[in-house]
Amino acid sequence: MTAPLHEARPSGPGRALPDTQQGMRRRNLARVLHTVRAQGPLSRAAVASRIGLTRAAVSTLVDELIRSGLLEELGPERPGRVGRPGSALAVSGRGPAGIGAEVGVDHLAVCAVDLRGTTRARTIRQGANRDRSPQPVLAELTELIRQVVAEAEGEGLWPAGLAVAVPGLVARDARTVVRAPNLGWHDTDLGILLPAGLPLTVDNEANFGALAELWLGEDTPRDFLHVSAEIGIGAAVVVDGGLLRGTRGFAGELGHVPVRPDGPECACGGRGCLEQYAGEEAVLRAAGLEPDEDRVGLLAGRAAQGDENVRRALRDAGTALGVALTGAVNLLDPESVVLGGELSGLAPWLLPSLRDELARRTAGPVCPVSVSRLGPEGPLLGAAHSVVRAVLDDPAAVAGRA
Amino acid sequence: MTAPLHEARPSGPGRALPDTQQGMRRRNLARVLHTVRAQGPLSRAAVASRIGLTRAAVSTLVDELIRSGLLEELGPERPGRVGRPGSALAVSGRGPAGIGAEVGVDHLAVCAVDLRGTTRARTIRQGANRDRSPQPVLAELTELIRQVVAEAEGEGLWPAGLAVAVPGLVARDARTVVRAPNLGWHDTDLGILLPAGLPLTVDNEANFGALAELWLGEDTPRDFLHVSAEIGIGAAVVVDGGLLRGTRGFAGELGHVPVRPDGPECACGGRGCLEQYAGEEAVLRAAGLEPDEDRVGLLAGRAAQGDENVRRALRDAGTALGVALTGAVNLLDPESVVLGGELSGLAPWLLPSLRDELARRTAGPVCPVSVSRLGPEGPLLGAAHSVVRAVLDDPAAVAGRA
DNA sequence: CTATTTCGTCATGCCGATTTACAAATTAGT
DNA sequence: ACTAATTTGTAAATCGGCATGACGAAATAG
Repeated sequence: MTAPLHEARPSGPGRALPDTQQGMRRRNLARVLHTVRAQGPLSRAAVASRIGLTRAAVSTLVDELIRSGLLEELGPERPGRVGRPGSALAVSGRGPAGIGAEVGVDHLAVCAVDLRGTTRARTIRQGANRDRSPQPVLAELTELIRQVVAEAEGEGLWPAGLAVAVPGLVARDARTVVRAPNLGWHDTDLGILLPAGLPLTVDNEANFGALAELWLGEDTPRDFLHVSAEIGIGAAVVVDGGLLRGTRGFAGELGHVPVRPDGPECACGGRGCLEQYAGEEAVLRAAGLEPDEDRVGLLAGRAAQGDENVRRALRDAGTALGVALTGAVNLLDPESVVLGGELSGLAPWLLPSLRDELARRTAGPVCPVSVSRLGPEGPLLGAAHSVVRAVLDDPAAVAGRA
Repeated sequence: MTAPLHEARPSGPGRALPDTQQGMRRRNLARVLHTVRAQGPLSRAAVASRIGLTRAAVSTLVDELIRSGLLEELGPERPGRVGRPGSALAVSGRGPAGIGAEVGVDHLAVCAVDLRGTTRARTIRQGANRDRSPQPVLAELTELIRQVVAEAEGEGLWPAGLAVAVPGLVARDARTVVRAPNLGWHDTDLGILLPAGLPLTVDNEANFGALAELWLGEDTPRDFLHVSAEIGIGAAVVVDGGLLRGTRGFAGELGHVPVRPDGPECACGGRGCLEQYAGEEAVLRAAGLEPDEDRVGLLAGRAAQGDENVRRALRDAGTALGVALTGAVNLLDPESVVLGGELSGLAPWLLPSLRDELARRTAGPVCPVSVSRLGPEGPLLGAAHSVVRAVLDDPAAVAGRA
């Protein structure tokens, strides 16, 4: 006999769909598809018992999903128990594909992921994009996209959407790059420079990295903090399986959390921001190195060779990260903190001091800090999977488009 | 042609209800009730056009809500336009009531709020509860609750639930007080010490204060940060109209965000936590005052008299709050920050330095900081209204209990 | 006084899930 | 082997809930 808690609860699968009978049907289609995808091959009866509908209802839902090419019938299950064996269902490997693309500072990458989560096609092209204007870069990217789409179509897939990860701030319209300092882009509408005909989503690299961790990491909780560093230091806040974006879409600016209120001045106007201690430029300066092309690789290499200046610089950066994360953890009480993106390569030298600092400042159980297995692959995979998730969340929306 | 964003989106009205026809009905009952409550007296036709159902459907929903005693027919509207005038509907003033209770350090309070949001009964009893054991305090509270319930029943209301605000950490079961340092309570299950027969929710004072601000404040956004100070400094994070609670339910511990990493030691194990600069004890010490009973009143009084020591202490506290809030704002990008609870009395002396610090450290538009109109009333009202909200969110659940 | 507009309600139909029944395919038991 | 029991998938009937269309009621406009 307990009244409900009023709490932030993002709707996972099944977003805001109208509360009518059609909406109900669409949500139930999504529930069936999600269940089959997540829990391996299942019979109709197994799905029914899991989502709380009757076998008859699930039967019609499954029929519709099969007709749409989203589910496949694998044939009769090998009978182990009494009773008639069920007919195994699995998500189709020849249905819609999510196309993910990444515009990096010195590479372009595109991949195609099917409903099962398998990467079915991919291309990477190295080459510095810093300070190239958007048009030629996006023309090159468009060409790569065409290649990957063609390859995917050769395997019987059809593209359901395109998601592009960029290293910069993206407006809430999910098309316009407001500011990407590493590329020198600002206020660029990617919608008019990329192949039309595909639903387009553009988002920050760090956000897609966090989503990849959420969807593909093993044992990743539904509430965590994902930290990644490009030139700036970004944190994505994941609450109950969804990204917290903030009113202006600028949530997660960990780089400008004050670490030492009287520290050196920062471009943001503040003093002693985390970026002054753990940003790439600051770490390179502290280590006595020149910025060059592959900055992270350089640091990791020197640290591995035992360069004490570099190691000290990274230790100090870890400590500063620890201070900033103490604040974030106290505020958000996440289940864990994950270091992703380029940071994962530096983790061996950052983690000890970071964990020390966090533990010292925490009463009670310490929030665990781990390193993403995905590494620099995260954003690209997150982008492609975001398209796949959109299909899983509302199968009826794409059913007609095969 | 834009794919959906993956974002944290808590479900406001209409919690997780099964995706069946009954669930749909229950959500639509809630939508009708919410609409009538929020938009004043409305005809059936007006409700129908607002929520996108037909007049016929709304008619049956309204009938059910009237039979349950949640809506009332006020009679024909005064005709101003052409056409037959509608029959005005309003939420009932003789239906269910939310009972809110507050256990303060030196007072107990109980109130009853009806569906319209009007406070229909209230009692306050002064008296120090610090270091009294839970049993006698809760026995006293139970007596006050009986009084208020009796008074409410005299006005034709019936109690739909009880929500209790306590100054301390509450477990996620919403019954057990884990730790309330100001009261000296720990691991106390309020469920067995309060009147049975009423659905019970226990929560932190600061959380209820934030919900009150969300529901009762004028122009309060759906994404904001609510800061309140008792002995500790708590912040409630409101995301899209719901509380962010954290995995362990400990989110919002603003008091232990590091402000100066090398500052004085704190009980939490860290150094230079915000509490060391802006906590009540710290401010009293900095002002050269002795802790006594009405600590906030003392500070406010001295500051109003022009005591320069007190004013300086409060200015410095505001600056420290500004540093900590800069971090929080960078991380969460809220639409605004609201100072509530006891802090509102000290706002005149805290705000200038707080705003200065926040503005100095922010590039671009500064997050606005305001003061709650509700003041120390917030938690009690929030508690009572949380029960009312639960009824509005699922009228069918209480329909049978009249 | 009539035409028009809007409101509330009723009869009907459609859609979607449940209920009930049944054939099919397997295991368990004699 | 043969029967009983169990489980699966589907078809037919039923129920719950909203939409549609038509109607009387109550107001304004001319």
